[in-house]
Amino acid sequence: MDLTTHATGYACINLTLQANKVTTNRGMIKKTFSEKGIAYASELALKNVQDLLKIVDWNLENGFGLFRISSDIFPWASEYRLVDLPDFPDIWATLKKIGSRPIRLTIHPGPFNQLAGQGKTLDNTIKDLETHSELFDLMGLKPSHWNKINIHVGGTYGDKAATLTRFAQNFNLLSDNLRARLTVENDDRLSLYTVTDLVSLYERTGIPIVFDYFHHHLNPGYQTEKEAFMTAYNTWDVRPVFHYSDSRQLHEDPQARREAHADWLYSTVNTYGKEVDIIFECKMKELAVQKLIHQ
DNA sequence: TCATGTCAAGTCTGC
DNA sequence: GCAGACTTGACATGA
Repeated sequence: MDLTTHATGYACINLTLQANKVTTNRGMIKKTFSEKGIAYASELALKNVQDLLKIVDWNLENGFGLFRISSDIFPWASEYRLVDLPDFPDIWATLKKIGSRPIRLTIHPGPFNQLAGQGKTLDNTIKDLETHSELFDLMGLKPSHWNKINIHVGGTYGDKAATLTRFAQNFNLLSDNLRARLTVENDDRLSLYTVTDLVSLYERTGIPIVFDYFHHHLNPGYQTEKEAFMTAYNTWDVRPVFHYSDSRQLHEDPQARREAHADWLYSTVNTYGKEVDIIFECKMKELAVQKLIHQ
């Protein structure tokens, strides 16, 4: 490992603890939510949050200074306010404990968020993103890119430039705390957004760019890895969080889609002499990171 | 307990 | 035209 990389982390699931039923992904299908409602959502959310505390503490005991929280902690969060959950006092108390731990927490809302969207799509996006920001508020986390809420720009609607302009306009509809936390990530598909594409958004909004190494290799635009890394690095006002994964097609299964992540990690990460925190995205989660570091 | 079919949201890709 | 994928499989049902 490049020792200038400051903290390492992984996304959403801890396989070691999951084997003991410790998970933050309890949820339910629509039918169950319509039958059992917010009371059951609250029950699951409390369990999810309590297990998040266990995962965070496991991370600290095992040298992980960074962790991506799952977006599935609050089932059907679009349908209620967090403060209305019957177990809210217990949930909040647990969240405050989590927020007080010396670990860098981030989150990555799903692909349904289309900040450049319109109408109901945009309304739903704002609600979802604000709920993520509220989660960090409840943890007592100061609004900044240190605890990033990272999304992709989303679709292009057939016109990247016009879509980025709309994204920048809609960014102004968000709360101060959310705007202080939001970051954007480069995409893996050729039709979507490269680091260079995102620079124009940064120049208009100040939104930092999360550099995803693997996505860059699949969709480099005209920049080398080092150029794209530095371009993204220079958009940050705190130590950046970048994403790393290896190719499944290259390392594990020639038949795999080119965008598929490998289960494990195979390469060291070049951080070009800069201090960067890395989230490793791989199916084998913390086990893959431990294996990489100890090899 | 276990196998299996099913599952909110938006957009794009590949079959 | 539709399933699959996306940062992460988990839930519900019936045997």
